[in-house]
Order: sequence, then C-alpha cells, then structure tokens
Amino acid sequence: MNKLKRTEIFTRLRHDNPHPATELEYTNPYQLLVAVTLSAQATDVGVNKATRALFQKVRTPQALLKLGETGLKEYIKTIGLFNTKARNLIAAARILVREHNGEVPATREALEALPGVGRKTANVVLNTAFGQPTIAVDTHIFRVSNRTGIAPGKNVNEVERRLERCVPEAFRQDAHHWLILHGRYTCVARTPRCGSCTIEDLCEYRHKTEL
DNA sequence: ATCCCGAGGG
DNA sequence: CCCTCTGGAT
Repeated sequence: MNKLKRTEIFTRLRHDNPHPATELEYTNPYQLLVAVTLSAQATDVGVNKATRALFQKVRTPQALLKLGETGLKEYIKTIGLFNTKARNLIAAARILVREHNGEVPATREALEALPGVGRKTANVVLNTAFGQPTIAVDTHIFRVSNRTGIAPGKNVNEVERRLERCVPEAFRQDAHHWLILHGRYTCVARTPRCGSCTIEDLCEYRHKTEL
C-alpha cells in the first residue's frame, strides 16, 4: 500500500473518532496498568465491569496488597486466566511499592520487568498514561492492519515495526486509538461491517476472500 | 468452534 | 516463532 492511500485512511479514521482518548476508561497509570493486565484473553465488557467494582476500593498498589490475592480473585473470578492475573498483580504491586515508591514507572524496561506486564501492556501505559508515541498492537490492530493492508505482518512484532515506520510520531499516539476503535466497532473479527465502513474503497479486504 | 485490547515459556 | 493457559461471549 502506498503512502498517499495510507494517509487518506488515517485521515478518515481520525474523522470517525474525533476524541480517541476516551476509548479506555482509565488514564491513571496504576488503574490503567491493572485494567490492561486483566484484559488479556478477556472481553472489554467483562474487564470494565470488574475494574469498576475493584477500583471503588483499590486505586494504589498499597491498597491492592491490603486487599490480598484472595480478595482480588473475588473481583476478577469471572475473567479468563484470573488465577495467574491475581498472582501477577500482587507480585507487581510488591515491586512497585518496594522499588518504585508505589508509583508506576514510565520506562519500557521497568514496566516489562513487572510480572504479567509484557510489550502490549507496557505500550498502552506508555501511550495513554505517559503520552509516549507507542502503538500497542493488540488483536484488533493486528486484524485491521492485515485485513486492510495498512501494515500487514505475520505476527504482532512485525505489525508493530511496520506501523511505527509508516505512522509519524506526531500522531502515533492517536493512531493507536483510531485503529483499535475501528477494529472494535467496524472491522470486527467474525463479520466485518463493511457496509458502514468509511475506508472500504481503500481496503484490500474486499479484493480477497479470506482473513 | 472461534475470538476476546496477552504473557511467558518452549 | 508458536503454543498454552483459562473463562465468557458469540
């Protein structure tokens, strides 16, 4: 896909989503870290329900340690992988209190050193909590990139590299949100809503029979 | 059956 | 690079 076409796509996606930062319910670093950690292999609806209840009581790593692993599981027991997530979040809270003064670090290295925090979660925290020009390639962005032809790749790492190469830093933070929102509401996994898609004429999907 | 705003390990 | 983990939704 050429640069002109890609630029036009992002222009339209921006028009579709004028306030991209509202995509996530939380921008507070710690709440964001917890919410994104819980979101692995879980629906956003289920995660948002759990975090809304949890954050009534817990907004800091200190508060989470007070709640304890068993207490935490009560809030997230309907979410996939909740045993692992609870264990990781407690372990991460200990590190935050002991090594980072109870604050969420703003560097990729420190973030990814936390149990349960990988590249995707670190990128979201850097993007949304700390305003860094990262693109966190989740399943939505991976699908949209490949289906449309914006930045196709075999795996998430390749898609991330290609996106960072073709999206200028100046609007990379917003582009991350445009892509996710497009994937969630229009370019959905099973049955994409091409009828209401504003970039259909530029999308490579209609020329294929799969993906 | 397949997918969901992944991480960790083989 | 690919698999598995695990619960709910579609």
